[in-house]
Amino acid sequence: MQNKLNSYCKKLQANAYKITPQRQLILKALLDHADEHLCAEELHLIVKKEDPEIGLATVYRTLELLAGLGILNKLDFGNGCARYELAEQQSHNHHHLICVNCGRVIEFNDDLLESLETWIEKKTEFRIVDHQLIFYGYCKECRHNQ
Amino acid sequence: MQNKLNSYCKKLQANAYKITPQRQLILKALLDHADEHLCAEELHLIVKKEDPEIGLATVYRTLELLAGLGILNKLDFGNGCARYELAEQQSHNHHHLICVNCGRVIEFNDDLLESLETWIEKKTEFRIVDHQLIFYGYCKECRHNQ
DNA sequence: ATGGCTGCAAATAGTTTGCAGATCA
DNA sequence: TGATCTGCAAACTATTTGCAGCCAT
Repeated sequence: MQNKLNSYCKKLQANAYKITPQRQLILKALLDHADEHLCAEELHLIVKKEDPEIGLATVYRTLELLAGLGILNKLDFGNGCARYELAEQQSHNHHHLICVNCGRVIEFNDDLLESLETWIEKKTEFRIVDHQLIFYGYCKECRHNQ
Repeated sequence: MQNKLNSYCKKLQANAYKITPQRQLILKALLDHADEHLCAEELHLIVKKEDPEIGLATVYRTLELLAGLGILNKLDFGNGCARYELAEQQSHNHHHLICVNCGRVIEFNDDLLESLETWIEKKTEFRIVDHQLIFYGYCKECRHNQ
């Protein structure tokens, strides 16, 4: 927890960014909700509890900064807003199951895609640097409630 | 071409929707650019050449309607706008390679995902109804030009 | 003729930006 | 001290909606 926060701060300093209380609050909130895929507004609500003065624009700027440094992954689940997750916590091959009924996001890991990637790189001469795989469907709970 | 346009119109009528000149223009434009993944504004520019009076809101409403009928797939490549493709033209398992340099979108087909889907459905009791797989990277041309 | 459809303009939602002042290094 | 960072408000972009009139059926 604390050591992760520390390593993120080190990364900021290493890139000549300053460690401000706002940035620390945002990083702490991300660690506290590491399993949640928060969006900017949700994160803003959380950090405002600690510092009501903090502005939404600062949250947006910080998220963009952290994503640029590779600390965060920026995700798009098609709800019309960007969502974020801590990059280090995740393996490269983790994907998302999104319930189209309740919006719940379930994660799973898999390696099948790796062989698919090498096959594509050979076949199309396209150099893959990242991928996003999303499954839409109905989660266990929603299936039972219907 | 003409027969496809016709079958789309049939589908509209079958669902008690009216066949208006605007809707026909939009469908024709989609057929003319079947390989392009147009967004609403690009489509608007195209149809305005035929009918300068046509409004952007009509384009949005028609795209939503056609996607609802299953005539179009609504895609999200993370450029901040929704893109569309004719659904019938595509196999279920077709995916997109997006060049992060030039933005080019390349399509490819594959069936590996099917076995992945059945595995996930067993493992998580999540009922999958759709999926989206996107690879980000550098296309052949951009690799050569750099 | 009538209910759906259209164009327009205004509203909305998420995000970005300009700027004056505050603050970290 | 000085550049970076912040909060606020305004700007922006993609999309949606309300409404008065139009037009397929």
